[in-house]
Amino acid sequence: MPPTTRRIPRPTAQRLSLYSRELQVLIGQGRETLSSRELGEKLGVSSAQVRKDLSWIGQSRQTHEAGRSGIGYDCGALYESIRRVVGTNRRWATALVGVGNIGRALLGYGGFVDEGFPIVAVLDCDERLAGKRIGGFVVDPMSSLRKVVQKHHVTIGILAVPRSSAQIVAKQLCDAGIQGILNFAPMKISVSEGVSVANIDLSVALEQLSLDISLDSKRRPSGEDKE
Amino acid sequence: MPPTTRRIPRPTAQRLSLYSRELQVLIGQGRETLSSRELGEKLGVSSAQVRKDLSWIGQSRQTHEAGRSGIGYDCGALYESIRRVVGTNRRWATALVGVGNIGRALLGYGGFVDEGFPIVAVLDCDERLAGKRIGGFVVDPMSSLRKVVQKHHVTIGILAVPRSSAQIVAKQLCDAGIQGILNFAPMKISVSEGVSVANIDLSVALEQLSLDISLDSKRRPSGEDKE
DNA sequence: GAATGTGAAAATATTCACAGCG
DNA sequence: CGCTGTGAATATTTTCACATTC
Repeated sequence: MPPTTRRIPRPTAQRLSLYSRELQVLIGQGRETLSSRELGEKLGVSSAQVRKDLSWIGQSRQTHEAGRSGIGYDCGALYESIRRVVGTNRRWATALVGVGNIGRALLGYGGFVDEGFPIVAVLDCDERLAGKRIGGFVVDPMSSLRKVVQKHHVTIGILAVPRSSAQIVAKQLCDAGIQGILNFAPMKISVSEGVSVANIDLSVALEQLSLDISLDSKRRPSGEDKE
Repeated sequence: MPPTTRRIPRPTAQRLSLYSRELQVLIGQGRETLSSRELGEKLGVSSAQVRKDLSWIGQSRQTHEAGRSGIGYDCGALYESIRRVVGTNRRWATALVGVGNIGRALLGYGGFVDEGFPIVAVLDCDERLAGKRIGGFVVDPMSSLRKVVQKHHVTIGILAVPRSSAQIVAKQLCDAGIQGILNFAPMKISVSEGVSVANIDLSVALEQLSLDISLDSKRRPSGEDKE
């Protein structure tokens, strides 16, 4: 492996999030140490995969504070190491755009705050909603986006608008200086250089199920198969 | 390539969903044919990737009904071919479990029906909600799950309950004979053999952004880089 | 003995590049 | 020509297996 180069692979990054969440739960239960085997079992990942993934954070691990042969990982130290790498040790202010069904659900959800991604402002394209109170927030008009982003140091925009306005709003978010977009609209959005996008795509997920089920039933007209 | 063997790769399957959605839009606009290059551009995928992906549905393509050299693909024929493979040419009845914030948003969303995944029943673990009317549905108690699944031929369960009850409900869904679960709970759920799971995981998506942004800013203390 | 960390091997996925069709 | 379909070449990701540490 090149000494310090290469970026963390996408699949690894996703699993790091899962590890971090699992560790949070275990730490809450008072757990002190944990082996790669056990962590992997809880998440359906091989122990080798867990260790390989964790080797990516090794660079930033000061010394051997986390993994110890024969014992496993120190939950607290590992948790902190992962958070430092993933960036969840700091706070990411988010702005929600769109107070339709999804938007409102996200406002009620609350999990965002706990995870370090507090929603600090809510906006909507419909000017008539401006000033209205929804889920504890006063809705701002899109015209004040730039101001809001600067004032609250918003780094992430949550795009919860219909497909028809998604690309326009995405552009506005980029222009306002946002650095990442969580996109709930069922389409690919184009963004400025340097802006990251993560998609939450219900139909892709549902169709994944559709395909898996179709293949499964095709593969087993009656009994079971595989190991 | 082995004549007819091997399963459709996960990444390919996901992209097939995207292609299918894009085609639906284009067909709605009256578009007749489409090249792999153009389809790819719209989705941020290389043309070679598109063609390779489509080669997976070739097996089930009767003749050369879709792609034609020099012309491109016939939108309608390709759309239908993909749907046949992904399984979206048939209807998948779903049952929603959990009428909290997410559950309610999904009920209001409506997109499910259009996509061929109608919600036909709504349940909740809280017995006090049974009989209540929410979003046009009368909430059923979990005790009637099996009956509901059989009566409406439900194949997919939508798991929109808190982490604390997710695994229990997942088991109940499996026992009731469901074939797939769309899991919104922030954890891995274990299911019976033959049951498929697709996860919608907000915190993984957010943390992806967190990591991408961290790396981006680390990589460019000021100016821009890359092509 | 139990577990990590990691090169080397295997499996998967993407890109290249070109023959061949319309 | 423009564009598909696809083997061959690359690149990426996962798994193996084992030396090493506690």
